Amino acid sequence: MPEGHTIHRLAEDHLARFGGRPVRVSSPQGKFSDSAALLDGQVMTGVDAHGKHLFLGFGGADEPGGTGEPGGTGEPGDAGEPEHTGHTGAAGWGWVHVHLGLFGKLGFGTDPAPPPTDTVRLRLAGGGHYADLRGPTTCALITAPEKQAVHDRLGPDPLRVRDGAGDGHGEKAWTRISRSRTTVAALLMDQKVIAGVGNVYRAEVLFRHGIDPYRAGKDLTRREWDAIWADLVALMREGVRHNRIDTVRPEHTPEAMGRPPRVDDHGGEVYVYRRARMPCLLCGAEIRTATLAARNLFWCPGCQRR
DNA sequence: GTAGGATGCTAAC
DNA sequence: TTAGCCTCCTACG
Repeated sequence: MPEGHTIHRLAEDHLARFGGRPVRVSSPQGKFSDSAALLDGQVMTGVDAHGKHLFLGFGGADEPGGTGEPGGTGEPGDAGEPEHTGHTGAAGWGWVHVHLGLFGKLGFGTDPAPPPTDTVRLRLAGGGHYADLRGPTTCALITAPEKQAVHDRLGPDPLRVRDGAGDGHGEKAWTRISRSRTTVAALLMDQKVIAGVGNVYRAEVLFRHGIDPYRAGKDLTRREWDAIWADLVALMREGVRHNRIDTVRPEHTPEAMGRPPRVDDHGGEVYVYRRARMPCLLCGAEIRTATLAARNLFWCPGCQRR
């Protein structure tokens, strides 16, 4: 689940449910209890997402002493970082920083909320809705400067681009990629290079552009990179909209090809991800898999060129 | 019932 | 490069 599109969608969903209203905050599991007590009853004043990091901003006029900076200085002044639509307003005194990691999940529901199980790290409730966070890598109350530090160590996020792909926000990523001897597969997963791409988008975008995952970054052409970046912007936006990853072009959908839909999991339609040893939808070659930096890589040896 | 894997990342060696 | 974190789900007996 959790690639960048999931996180941006969660930011929107939190804003829609809890934005601008006081929220009941608790940590049934206990690991976030102290912070939850500080936050309980505070107004959710804004949300933000960068790559796979989710930020929920709390606090308004009355600012408890000690905890936070006089927040709200606002935008990452980070060079080349676009303005973004998700960040609404400044948190008066704190942000809840959430990273789902590999297993984390955030689930929404409506009242009456069931009794939380003992794995619920964070429960938000208000306005007839609740949200339960389980298994995150990170769930911490941070200040505005601490939030900024997170932005500073992340590369450009295709989902923070305001209007399409032609505005050059992939430039910063290109600068690093075009000078690197590291494989494109590794670079795409490096959040310092580009933020929000995970294992599925990596495999799929490389397939869609016919690029072998082991090609060195410096051997990518400018034209290829521009196309990849534009594609990620479009694909990930669709991912946010539908809350799942679909990467097959219209002419390759199950309906268009008269083939059975993907059944192996809850995901959308893809070309190569988790299709090892199955025939490529386009050329029929066996999809290959390998381990790279402890993650599973998938590609088509027929369609993707070194 | 149990093992193992998963769309992630970090710290330590 | 590896172990470790944290939870849920599937496959296999």
